[in-house]
Amino acid sequence: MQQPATRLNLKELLTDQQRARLISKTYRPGETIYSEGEDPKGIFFLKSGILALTYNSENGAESLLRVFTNCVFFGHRSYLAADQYHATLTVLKEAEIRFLDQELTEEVFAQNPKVLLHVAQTMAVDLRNAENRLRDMVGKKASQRVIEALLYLKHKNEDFPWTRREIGEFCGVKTETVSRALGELESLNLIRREGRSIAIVDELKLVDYLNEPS
Amino acid sequence: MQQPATRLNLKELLTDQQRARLISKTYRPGETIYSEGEDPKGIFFLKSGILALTYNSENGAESLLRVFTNCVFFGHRSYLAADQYHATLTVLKEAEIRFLDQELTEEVFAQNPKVLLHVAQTMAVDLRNAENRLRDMVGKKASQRVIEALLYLKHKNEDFPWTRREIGEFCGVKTETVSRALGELESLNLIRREGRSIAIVDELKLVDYLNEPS
DNA sequence: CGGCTGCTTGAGCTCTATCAACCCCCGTGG
DNA sequence: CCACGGGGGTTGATAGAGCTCAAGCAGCCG
Repeated sequence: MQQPATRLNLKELLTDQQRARLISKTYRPGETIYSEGEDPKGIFFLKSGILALTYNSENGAESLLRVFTNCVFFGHRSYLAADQYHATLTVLKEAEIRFLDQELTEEVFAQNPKVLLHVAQTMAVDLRNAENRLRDMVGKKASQRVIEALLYLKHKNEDFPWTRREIGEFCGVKTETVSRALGELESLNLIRREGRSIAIVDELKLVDYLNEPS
Repeated sequence: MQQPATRLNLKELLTDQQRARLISKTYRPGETIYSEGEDPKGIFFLKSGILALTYNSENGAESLLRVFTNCVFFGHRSYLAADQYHATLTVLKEAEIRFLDQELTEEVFAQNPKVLLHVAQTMAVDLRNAENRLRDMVGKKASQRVIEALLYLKHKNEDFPWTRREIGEFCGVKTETVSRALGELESLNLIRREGRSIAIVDELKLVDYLNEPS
């Protein structure tokens, strides 16, 4: 099985006629694209911007499940599982979206197997990531999970000013604990804090630290 | 999108010629089908038996990631993501397996879109489950997660004698804590312990308990 | 400048891991 | 037949990581 394509382009995946049926929309930061509990009516494609998939529990604890950046499909998980959205998708950075309604989605899945394959490959990677995080929740301590969150978020977008809150919601830790963990990592000279932003001093040492039994 | 098929049958999915190319094998409890770090060479189909996908960390902590029972594909996640297995698959109950080598897998994916679609739907459900567990790791207390583990494992196989160890490895809790949590649940009259086995007294009350903020 | 949101630090508490003892059940071998 | 051993389970005492609550600081924008 070949590597998943790193960059998607709707022009290459859809016919002109299909592309004419796309619904375009631009969302501003803070807006909600879909909410937990709603029924999927199709799938989306993100042309530009940054999105966060989060779960807000009744008691106020939030979880950051996934982040979407340039040129990926999203909303396909619930669509394929034929269940309601299990989390809420909000905009972190102004986003340009294309929506494929159910008819168009079915048509594209049926006519261009590359699309379904790509979506399946995306979920295969996301499932590995989720299960790795699951194992790390018991096996690794907070400061190690903070690093993994940092690496994931920086990988999604190097420049976005990720907050301690977002880091904590991704790795299952309170913001105060993130703050303390960052202090510890800085004292080990693995990262450097400059105002609110976090610079990685030595990525290799950082990854080493993840594998330490301590 | 229609519901994922509840029961698969290779006879309906593969041609006679393709079925002749399947590699059959029977595994006994305790045997390993594949190990973390190996490269996938194709995908598998489970005709009967019970399998556990587990991750064994260097420090001895184990995680139970997924359980497979009758008539499902497995090994497809790593195959589609084109990466190494991220966990180890072992046999809990004698299992009859069919293996599709790479050539056959590619051929089936290309010729019968239902197979890829089914595999994608399976991952869509698994991804939701993994992300729900992720949010519960922070939002819910141990006894609530024990219930979710119980419901998941009983759903996979009602009759299999799941151990406290397996329950704990699924929900990220030590066996002693599982034991104490079961005691608490019994005192609330939600479950009943009979020797080593666990009977659910009232599934509805059990599910209610999951949503309590306490 | 004021105000808001994010960040940091401290003190105390809680939940769960850890360590340890013991029981029960069952299979094995003398 | 009984002694033994091992795995699963339960229960108790203790310690520690991270949460909670609280206060104060820092960066950013009107």
